[in-house]
Order: sequence, then C-alpha cells, then structure tokens
Amino acid sequence: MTLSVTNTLTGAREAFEPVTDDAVLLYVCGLTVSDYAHLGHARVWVHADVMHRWLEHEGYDVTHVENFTDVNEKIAARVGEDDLGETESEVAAHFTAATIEDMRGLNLMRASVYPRVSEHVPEIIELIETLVDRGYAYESNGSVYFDVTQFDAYGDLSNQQIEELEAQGEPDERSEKRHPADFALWKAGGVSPTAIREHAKHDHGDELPTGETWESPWSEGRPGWHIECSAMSMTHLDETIDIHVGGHDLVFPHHENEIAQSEAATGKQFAKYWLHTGLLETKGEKMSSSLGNFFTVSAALEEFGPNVLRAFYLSTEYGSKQTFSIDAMTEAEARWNRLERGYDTTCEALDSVDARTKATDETLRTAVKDARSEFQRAMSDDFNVREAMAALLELTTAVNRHVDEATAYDYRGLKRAVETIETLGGDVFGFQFGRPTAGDVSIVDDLVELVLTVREQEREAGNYDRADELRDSLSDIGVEVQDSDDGPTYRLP
RNA sequence: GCCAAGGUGGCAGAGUCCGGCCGAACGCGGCGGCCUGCAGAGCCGCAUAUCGCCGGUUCAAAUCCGGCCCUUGGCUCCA
Repeated sequence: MTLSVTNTLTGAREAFEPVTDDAVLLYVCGLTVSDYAHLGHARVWVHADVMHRWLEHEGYDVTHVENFTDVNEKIAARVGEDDLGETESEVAAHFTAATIEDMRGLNLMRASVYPRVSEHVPEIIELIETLVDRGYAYESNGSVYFDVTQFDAYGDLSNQQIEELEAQGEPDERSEKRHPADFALWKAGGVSPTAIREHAKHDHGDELPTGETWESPWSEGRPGWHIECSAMSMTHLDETIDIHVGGHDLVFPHHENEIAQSEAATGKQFAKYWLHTGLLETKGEKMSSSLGNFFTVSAALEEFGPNVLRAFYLSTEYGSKQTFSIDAMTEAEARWNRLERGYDTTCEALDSVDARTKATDETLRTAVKDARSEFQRAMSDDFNVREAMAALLELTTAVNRHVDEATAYDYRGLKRAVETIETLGGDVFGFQFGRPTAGDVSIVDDLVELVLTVREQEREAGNYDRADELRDSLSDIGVEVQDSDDGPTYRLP
C-alpha cells in the first residue's frame, strides 16, 4: 500500500515517492537549546519517531537528522545563570545533555546524526558565499541578508505575498535591509545588549555576555537563524531530501526562508515533502508553571511515564493541534493500560497452552489479520496514528474475548496476536511492554507471592476483612492484585 | 489587515482528499447484565449525534459546490 502524506508545500495529500527508491532522507527541525524541552517539543519528537519507525517497518532505509540549535541569543542571555555555564556553548551543552536524556526517556529511536550549529559554521559561511556570488544575498555593514525579491518562489510554502509582509525588525536592522522581508544570513558582531536584556532570566550586572562569534569574509559575527538548517541538511543528507518535519509555528518564516536560501544556492528542490505537526495547547489557560499546567518533558516522564505520553500523542493525528489536560492524560493512561493488559493477558494465555493444541478460533485469527491490515491502511493514510491505535485496541478486545470465552486456547492465534502487538505496538509505536524481569526483582516477586498466599488462607477461612486489608496494603505500595478463577494475579508498579 | 486550521455524542477524537460499507470508529465517562465474598480487570448489551447555519448538486452528502456565523493558531522568540 502506498503511503500518502499531506504536503504543506502543495496543501494536498500526495503519494510518497522518495528521491531514491527504498531510502528516505528525513530532517527534523530540532530544538534551540536555551531551556528544558517541554511537552510541545516532545509531540514533534514522538510523531517524527513513529514516522521513522513506520518507514523502516515498510522497508525503507531511513537516515534521520535532527539538529540542535546551540547558537542563539536566548542561550547567550542565560550565561552565568545558576550553574548553567560560563559561556554560550556551556549553557547549550547543559540543555543539550538534558534534552538527549529526555529523548532517551521517551524511548525515541536514535537519529543518525544530531548536528550542532556551532560545529557547522564553515559550511554555513560557504553557503552564504554561494548565495552572495549568485546574487541572492548582499552584504551590509558586515552583515549579510537574503534578498527575497530575487527568489520568485518566496512565499509559496506559507502562501505569503511579499508585498504583504510588514517590516517588524529592529529599526537599525531594517535600515540595513533592502526589503523589509529580507532576512539575515550573517549578523556582524556579538549578541546585542538589548537582546540579552530581553531574554535574560537573571541580573547580569554591568558585564553583559555577547555570545560566541566567528570570523567570516564579511565580519566577525554570528550566523542567522535559518541558514543553519539548510547547511546541516545539505551536509548530512543531500541537496534534495525527502521529508522535512517541524512544528506548524515554523512554516513562516523559518521554513519559508530555508527553502529560499537552499534552492537559490543549489537550483534544486530542497525538500520534497514538508510535514508540519500541530501545536500542543492547554485548555482555557496559557501554559504556565505557576498554574501547574506546564510540563517539561522530564517532569511529565516522571509523572506519567513514556508509554502514557506516547498514548497521549498517538491519540491525535500529527497534523492536528492537541490540547493538553489532566483529563486527556487520564484517558491516555486508560488507553495504554488497556493495550498493555491485553498484551499481558495474551502472553499468559500463550504460556499456559501447549503448542501442539488443535484448538482453533477463526474469529480470533480473523481479528489478527484485520488488525494488521487496518493498521497498515491507517498508517499509509498520512500516518493516521489514532486509527492505527484503534486497530490495536480492537485486537485487544478480540484477544480478551477469546481468553474469556474459549473452552480451549488457540495457540497459533494467540501467537500471532502477540507478534502483532509486539511488532506494531512495540516496534512501530515505540511502546515498551513487559514487566521488570526476574533477577533484579525476583525477591520482590517472592515476597508478593508470600503475602498473597497468606491472603488466600484468610480468604479460605472467610476472613475477608483481613484479606481486603492485605490487598489494600499492596495497592498502597503500587501492587495491583486481581482475583480470578485460577487464583490471584498481580502487577508490579 | 494578511495567511492557515477548525466547528462531529457528556468528554475526547477519527472519518471529509477519492459521495454510498457512517443508522458515524477507538477510548473515557454513564446505565444494565455476566463473573466475583467484595473490588478491580475482562466479557456482553444499552443510552446519548438535527455531523456550526442556510441553500444547491446527486438516486445518494458529515463528505462535493456557494453563501453566512463562530473559534483557534501564525505573521521574523517559537516544535
């Protein structure tokens, strides 16, 4: 089944055809490491991660590049704050390390490369030189600007008319530009005191940081914001890539400018498919730590765990905006619990049955096939993760029903169900199934079994109050006990 | 002002590109039943949707066309 994707460039859903058969060059617009990542950033990561995983599942060889913007005035403004670092690169390194930790926590697949702006200044300068040589950029007081009037397709991605674009830059910067919509490729000098004061979260006193600067043919200065992605995308992927992913807020001006400078420099299409993820919002109120509705990724991981977060993100299509709320997280938790319990139930049933059993359940086997094809259909349809998740949950119902009603278990049917959940739910959706394995927790298992044995004795003696007390006590420490015909089962936290 | 997205049951959220399988998915919540000492989990069933409004096209529209109302986001800090 061919994959179709919604391309912001054309505004339409298109059949996905990579430049090179069987290979996908994927660039994800990464984070400016001036602070800890929050749940909005993680939404992009998880959707991009699932796209990556699905493409690999479909047999593509995926090269995934995700940058860290480590040169930015907001980073420079935090130099000297608490123990973040004494230079721009130290502050950036601090937040980069924290972000990588967040990504690991979310069980994201590793990107092929995580390039940094500070390590690509030569490539950036080279790209700017090409643009100047070709007449698309001009130097002004040591700074270099892209001349939007020279690039006919400017505004195509975001449907902007050059005439409509109002100048809103700083007055002194505007005077350096020929057209208000021109944007900086290179800025002379260090970060301005104005910018530092605007973004600083602490008092710098008299000695303001200026950020790092680099030598260039035009001045000692700093690269503009947009040029980095062009340079890094071309350096680590190619002049034309397949998919460029980013948040919707980057369509203009960031991605518009990337297209302009890249295509002006190479004369080739920069990215075939532009996929933009909808933004995360909070209900009725702005995100704010003081209101308690703002979550950094690390705080959310602590609170909900990676699987619940994924269930949350995968309950909406990547292109839609999504509202964060505690209710939404509660529902996400329920969705994840249902899937995981279904998986556990299936595994336990499978363990209890002999592989040579002759029993079959066509309803179950059909349900497995349906789940696979429905998942495939949904993901091929512009990565419709919610429908794909629905397919998995329907399989869960089918398995539960089989376990609930069948007089004898269907070994092959259960086996296929487990494989399906592991492949689609685990490999593609990135959920992590399975309890902590024996070895590090075996003593815990033994102790829980011991308590349950005592409880069973109390139950048999009719001392239900005592039995319930034990169950409640276990529940208090996170051990969930469930009674069944075959005796009690439990789940560790 | 310019650009874009969206208005579907109590909530949330698919479906709209390619009209009929949508008498509207999955899930949460509600109600009833099975199971159970009880609870939870699980299973079965029920209820709640004029698919923003008006008009049009069609044998057939949540889906196409026209008009209108409303909401939200972006417009050089942004994922």
